[in-house]
Amino acid sequence: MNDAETAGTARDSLQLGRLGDLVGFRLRRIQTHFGRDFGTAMVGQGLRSGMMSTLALISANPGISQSEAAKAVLLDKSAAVLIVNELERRGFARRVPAEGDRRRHALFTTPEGEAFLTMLLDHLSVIEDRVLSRLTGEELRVLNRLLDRMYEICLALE
Amino acid sequence: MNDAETAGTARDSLQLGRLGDLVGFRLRRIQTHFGRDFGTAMVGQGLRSGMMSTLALISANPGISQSEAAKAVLLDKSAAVLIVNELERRGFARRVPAEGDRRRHALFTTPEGEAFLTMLLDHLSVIEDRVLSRLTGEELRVLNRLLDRMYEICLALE
DNA sequence: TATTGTTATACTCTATAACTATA
DNA sequence: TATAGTTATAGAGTATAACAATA
Repeated sequence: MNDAETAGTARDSLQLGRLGDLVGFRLRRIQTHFGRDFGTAMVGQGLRSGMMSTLALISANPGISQSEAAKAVLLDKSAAVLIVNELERRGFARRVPAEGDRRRHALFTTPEGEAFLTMLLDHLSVIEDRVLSRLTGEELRVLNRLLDRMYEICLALE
Repeated sequence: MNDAETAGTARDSLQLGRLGDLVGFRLRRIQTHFGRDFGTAMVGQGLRSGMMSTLALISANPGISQSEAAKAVLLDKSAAVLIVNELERRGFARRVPAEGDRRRHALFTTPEGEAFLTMLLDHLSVIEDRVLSRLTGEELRVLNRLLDRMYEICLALE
């Protein structure tokens, strides 16, 4: 039990209050945990945030432009420049002049990039599975379906 | 249909590839949408990120210490100092010397803080409801239950 | 006129380290 | 020795604005 009258006394349990009504808060605190685990796991890999998702997006959509990639990972196009610079510098992706539109760069992964991406995704899967393996397969399907629905609704509202 | 052979051509739909297997990615993109909506809605309110959750936590746990609050909202104690400074400067919260431990500050909201918090939470609810109202009540309950389970598992793994 | 990519830049968020006063 | 709070600071992440080349 917690005695709110005793100012500053250490308490055994915290109340979330109205914060607990917000789905956004629930999303954020889980994601913070995932992100920290990933960050500490990737120390020394020189990994920029957004680099992995951009690389994965290029891998799944060969020839995609920077602007398209930026939009898909919810970044500004100027941020995408820095990320693609880094991907190119490390030999994980290439910029190729786009056919038919000389403003565009078509983006492609390299074999090294694919190998790096596989390593990253495997690492992330292990981290996520520490949590997700405690859910049943059916719970996981329901969760993913609900999250996808929510994202589609977000897009439709724009 | 998308023709991956035509480098740099605008495409009608994007593939997520292996990125779509990650729950963390799904969480992040929804949360980014929620966060942006909130950010644009709060322009001019001078709202720091973390300020609302800290204020809500103080409201729900009167007399909580800074370190406890920081831990609950997943921030470093040094970050909490800045947030509480701002809350105090704007008259939304007070630091009170804790009874029995002169190192601690017990934190309390002011009536102005409560009013501000109510306004913020109402605003956030409206934003979330634009998305969540498309889910059934049962779906929403399932979602919240799964997210809570996941967070508890995260905590248990630490 | 609008768009792609780029640069420069500034701001926010967060963590680390060192310090103080207390315990 | 350890903890609560503080300060200073540095890094990462992101957005904005202005620009060149092209559409």
